[in-house]
Amino acid sequence: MRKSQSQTASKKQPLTPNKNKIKKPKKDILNEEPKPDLKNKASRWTLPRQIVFNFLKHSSSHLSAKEIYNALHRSYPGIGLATIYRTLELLFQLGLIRKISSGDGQSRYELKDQNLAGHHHHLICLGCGRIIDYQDFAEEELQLVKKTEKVLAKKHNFLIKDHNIEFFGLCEKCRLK
Amino acid sequence: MRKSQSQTASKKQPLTPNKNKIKKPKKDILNEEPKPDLKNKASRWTLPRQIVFNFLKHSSSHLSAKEIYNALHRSYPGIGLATIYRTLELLFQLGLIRKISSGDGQSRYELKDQNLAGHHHHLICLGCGRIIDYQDFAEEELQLVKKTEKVLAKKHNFLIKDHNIEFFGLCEKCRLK
DNA sequence: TTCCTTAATGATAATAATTTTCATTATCTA
DNA sequence: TAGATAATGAAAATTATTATCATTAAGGAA
Repeated sequence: MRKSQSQTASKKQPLTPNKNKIKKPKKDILNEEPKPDLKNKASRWTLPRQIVFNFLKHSSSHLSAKEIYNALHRSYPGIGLATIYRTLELLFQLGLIRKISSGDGQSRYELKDQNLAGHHHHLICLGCGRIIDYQDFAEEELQLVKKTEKVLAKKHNFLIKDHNIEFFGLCEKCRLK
Repeated sequence: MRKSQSQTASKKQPLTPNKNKIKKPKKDILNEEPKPDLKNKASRWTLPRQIVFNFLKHSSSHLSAKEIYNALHRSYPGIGLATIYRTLELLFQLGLIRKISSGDGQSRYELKDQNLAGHHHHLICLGCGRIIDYQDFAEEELQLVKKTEKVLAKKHNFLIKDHNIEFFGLCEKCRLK
């Protein structure tokens, strides 16, 4: 929730032009992969968006914006950090990724699971911030979640989109400190 | 995780002295209430700490540091924002309060429930950030949580301290936008 | 009680994640 | 292919949180 008052609306000096245009990769990534339904959150599915989305699909979980930026920067120096943030926000709005906060001051992102097989939640160490995925009791969880969702949706007139479960504690290393 | 390099270690100018000393309230709050066990996270249970803790005990949930600061500032102008943050961190370390992130860029805090009766979780609106407490299916949740905790603790050698469940969606107002 | 040691505090500066701004570029449609 | 405009990159702005440091207060000793 960072707002601005635009107190410097008067200055209109030209900015440094974009030096690093994004080079199109050999493979036509943009048209090779299926494009997600943008609903009306955006009007164009662009190369940077596809690249970020693709990266999330093929990398391990819980990445911060900065980490994604750094990882992509080698192959795509033309993609700016702001675009990473904007793309993550879009993917989040579209319900394609999940935003998690491990306790350090930054948000982390991961692809949403498409099926029960991949469905997981997190075990978070309060000492070092390590995040461990777990998948235990998924069926029982699903039962309880469905039931709860139904009640909450009706009682509070909510349209429920997702849920999250997490456990906090100390990992082996941090217990001994 | 904001670190500093202390690149200005050379300057040793005196700062403005504390103008607003904290006035002791009429009632001896500090000795009236039971003091929490500080474990070894701190060595003194002070008046500002008691005031913040007391405030959390008697106010509605999900408050940010700034909100707590503003609310207390009327009665206790001597308490600085930094102390609010430090106290919240201490209370969190002691396991007395819970830290939640509603999606806007700030952390929010609430007293931990002492008993099953007060045990609740959150329904969070992705549109406006509103947080609604719910208490449904607490017993079934407890069963599942206990079972999961046991498995996770053993499997990952974790000391589990707490858990969190949350549902995300759109509230009535935000659905219609 | 008064003194002494040192943890805690308030004010402020510093840090860093995220947003905003704006000229430029890329995408899409006609 | 041209025109309209959404998206982007770079940099500046914003803001939550943390660090710094002189001062104050808590708690024990005398």
